[in-house]
Amino acid sequence: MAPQELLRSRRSDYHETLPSDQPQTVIGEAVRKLRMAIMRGDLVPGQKLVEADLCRELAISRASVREALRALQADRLIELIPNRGPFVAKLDLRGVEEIHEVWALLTGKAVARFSQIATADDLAELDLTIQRLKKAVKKRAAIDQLSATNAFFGYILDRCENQVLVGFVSSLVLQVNFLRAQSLRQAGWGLRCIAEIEAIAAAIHSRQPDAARQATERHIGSACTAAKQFASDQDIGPDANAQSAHAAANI
Amino acid sequence: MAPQELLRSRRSDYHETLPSDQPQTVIGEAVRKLRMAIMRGDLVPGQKLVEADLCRELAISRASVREALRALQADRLIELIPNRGPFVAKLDLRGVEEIHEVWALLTGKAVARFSQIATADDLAELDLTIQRLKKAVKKRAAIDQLSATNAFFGYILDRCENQVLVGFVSSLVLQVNFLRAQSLRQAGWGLRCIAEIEAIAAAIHSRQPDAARQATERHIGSACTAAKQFASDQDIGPDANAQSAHAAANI
DNA sequence: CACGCAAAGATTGTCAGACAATTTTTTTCG
DNA sequence: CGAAAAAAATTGTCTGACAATCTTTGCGTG
Repeated sequence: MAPQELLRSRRSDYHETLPSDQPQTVIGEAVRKLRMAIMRGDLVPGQKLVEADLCRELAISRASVREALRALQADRLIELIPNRGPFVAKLDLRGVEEIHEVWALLTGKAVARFSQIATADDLAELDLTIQRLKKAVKKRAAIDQLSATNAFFGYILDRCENQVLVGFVSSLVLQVNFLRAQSLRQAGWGLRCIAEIEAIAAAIHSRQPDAARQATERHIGSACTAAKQFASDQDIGPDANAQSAHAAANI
Repeated sequence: MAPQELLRSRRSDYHETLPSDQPQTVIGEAVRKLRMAIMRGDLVPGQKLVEADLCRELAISRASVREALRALQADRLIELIPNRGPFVAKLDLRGVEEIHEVWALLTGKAVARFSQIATADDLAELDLTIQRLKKAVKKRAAIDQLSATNAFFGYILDRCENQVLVGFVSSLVLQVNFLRAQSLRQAGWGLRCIAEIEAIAAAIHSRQPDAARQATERHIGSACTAAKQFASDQDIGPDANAQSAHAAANI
């Protein structure tokens, strides 16, 4: 009955996928660990969390756990239901679609703008991330692939001079990363991903903001299709306290 | 030295501007009060908050205050700086622009979609909110004007079937509401606002998604211009611990 | 008299322990 | 077996503490 033997340290952040914040406080660290656990899939969507258990796992006080949970709630990674406690957020098909829709909109905007203001250096830098992506795909390294994709869009977002945009996209990515990690393994997706991203890059290179935007929306659209396959189909009625205490395969 | 004699109850939510959540918990209530205080301007942007004071004002424990602050941080209404405590978020010109830019993008999207799927009833309903707006402007009731504007876009957002969109827009509105409240008083803005919103409505009525989107972006664009006049120009260097302990005019 | 530095005072980060209210689980009984 | 009652968990909040980290105050010196 202890479905949470996770949260190991190994802060080797091999795919610090986007979130990079305040590591100096106990709570910040707890947030980081929990985020990781969720993205990695150690914390199953829909799963109920128990504060006391988290205290033990993270070796921190309940007050700190609760603050961390509040922060996670903000990211919509967990839900805090009054008197019932925290649950790992669950995404149904609709949710996945909604997220991808907004994601596409925002990223599309960023890409369009980037294609107008990118310097030669930017373009070169961008191409490097594509090389990285190709390598990852060839090597069938799912994590690296995710990381490289994020690097590609991350680079674009960073230059686009809008922190709000960056923040929102990061938040969205955080929410679907655990699905992306799964869908990446889908046969043939790596290649398709490369093709789509190269299309985006091509449009950027030729300074066609609108084409770039459309290519981006296409890409995220197919990412959505892929992700939906892994979203909780079994989203049965009331609450369906989904378990699966298989918390084993986690160093 | 007690710049925080605020947070009176008066939950007469006359302009429950958008946030409507869990009122059943002490912390939820605290969040609500603090949000109000910020939007109302009782809590000045840049102001440093002291946990102990908030405890007294809100009559709750420090643990609860801290949880509430975490939640507020998520909305970017306050900043939590490690070891220095919470500060009321401050928006510089750039920040205001960024927010409005994303706001325009998201709302534009929502409006465009709405104009495609709106039923006759929807259109009628929408017109009602415009009537409300006109009345508020005629009456020079700034608060009601804000509220009516929010109702207009709120109606649209609600029908557009994307919770993520709604959530993001709400968050953005929350962040600039205190500026909007000020800029609304600007001479002539009421009329302009009506004109712009009617333009949007017209485009929606004639089912022209793209025109509707553009009208929306225009509207939010001028809202941005208006808001910028009240953003912290005096955004001097390091931290500029802006005070103004004028916490008086608050029932 | 400005300036720097150390002592004193505030304030934050975190923890431990308590307790009533509420939810969940178990036991008991018709 | 299913409903009602009793027992066990769990959450919401509070109080009190204490070390670590700011801030402010006060003082000595060039």
